[in-house]
Amino acid sequence: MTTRAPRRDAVENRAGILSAARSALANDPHASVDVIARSAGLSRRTLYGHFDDRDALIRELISSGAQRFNAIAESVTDEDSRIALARLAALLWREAAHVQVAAALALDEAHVEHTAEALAPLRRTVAALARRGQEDGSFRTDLAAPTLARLIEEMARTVISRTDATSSGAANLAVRTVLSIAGLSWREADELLASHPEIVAAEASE
Amino acid sequence: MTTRAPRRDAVENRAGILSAARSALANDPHASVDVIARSAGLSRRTLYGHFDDRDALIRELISSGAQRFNAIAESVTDEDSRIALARLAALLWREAAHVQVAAALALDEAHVEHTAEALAPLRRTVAALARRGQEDGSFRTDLAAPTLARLIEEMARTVISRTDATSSGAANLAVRTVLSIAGLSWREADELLASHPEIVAAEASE
DNA sequence: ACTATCTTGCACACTCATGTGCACAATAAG
DNA sequence: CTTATTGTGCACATGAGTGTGCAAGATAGT
Repeated sequence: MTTRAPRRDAVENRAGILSAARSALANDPHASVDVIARSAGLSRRTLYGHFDDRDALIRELISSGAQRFNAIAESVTDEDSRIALARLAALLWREAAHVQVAAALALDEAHVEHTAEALAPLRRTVAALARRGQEDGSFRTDLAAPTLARLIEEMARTVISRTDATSSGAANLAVRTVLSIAGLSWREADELLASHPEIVAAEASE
Repeated sequence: MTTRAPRRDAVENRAGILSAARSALANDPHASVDVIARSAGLSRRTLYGHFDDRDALIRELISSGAQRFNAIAESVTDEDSRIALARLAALLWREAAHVQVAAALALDEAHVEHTAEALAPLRRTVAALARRGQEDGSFRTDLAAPTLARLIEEMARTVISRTDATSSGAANLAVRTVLSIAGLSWREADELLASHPEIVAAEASE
């Protein structure tokens, strides 16, 4: 009856499955349970020992990812809404591995609901940011604030999921794209990033 | 041996299937043959009388769509590259029904190859336009021309496939988004469209 | 060493989708 | 009206994926 502590390799394997699922599902949201398990170096049967369901696995992936994003969203407190937007994009980019799954799964009809719910805080932040940016004259006002917020979300999702995350200028591309959508000209975005070099920190990796 | 002319209802049904497939696949690229056939008012078995394969159906959809897009691409001859880009986006938008399938299928691993091949002329046009726009100082130069071209493609695809095509301001949104990505500030885009009202012709429909 | 905890392979039942064969009913063209 | 053409329902084979039961083997913790 004295329940022994869970074995170490078990929790490692569980984490391995989540990691494998992350890569596999980012490429193909319909990746089979077998593919995921194999790419984690385990058998399909074992995966079912760790997760009740294919769905349970995916839900955990979404939830843990969303938690990170929402934390990031709260951490951005810049006065200047343009800076805030740029920083938000840059920070999210660093979580690329997690974001890519979320971005891919967000389109999957089966999980839109859960994803939307989990990402609600982040979405609220973006919406508030869009409104504030319009009020202080930083962002475009030819579109209604909710429309602009949604556009920013969609474009960010696209650039993140359709870009090779390992390429050097990728983070830069993401930030500049979002600023463009917000209404800035490319020169304005360029100046902004030049005067705040910490946002797109030079990443040593080639 | 005297082969009779094909019956009229047969060709109508064939067209009906293509049309139904267009709507169904735009929403869900994995829509089953049965769903497509039923939504065309026919039985699954009948569909297989018109198309050898699920693949054959999809390939025909892509090919016929691509033909339209490529024709549009050739029809845009404006001197001003900003105008050319805006007009291209607006014209493509009118083909929304066809574009949405292509946009959705373009992501499907099984058909990327064929889609890319079929849309090569359109892609060439965009690439040339990006280069020209950079040379005459209209478009951003903080990104390499091929990168910019790809970004324009991806963003156009996103805004097209993730927007309710029936909403009134949709075409406007598509055009403005593309111009923003090209590097224009929202005010520049606004002025540009104001001075060329024919591009986003007022669509009477509410 | 002992043992509870994992992992594995295999068989099985189930679902969903594809593609085909065939007989029969409907119908447009002549 | 006659008939070739087309549509339909059903059965069937196939394949891929999911989820479970079970017995046997491997292994980390104590």
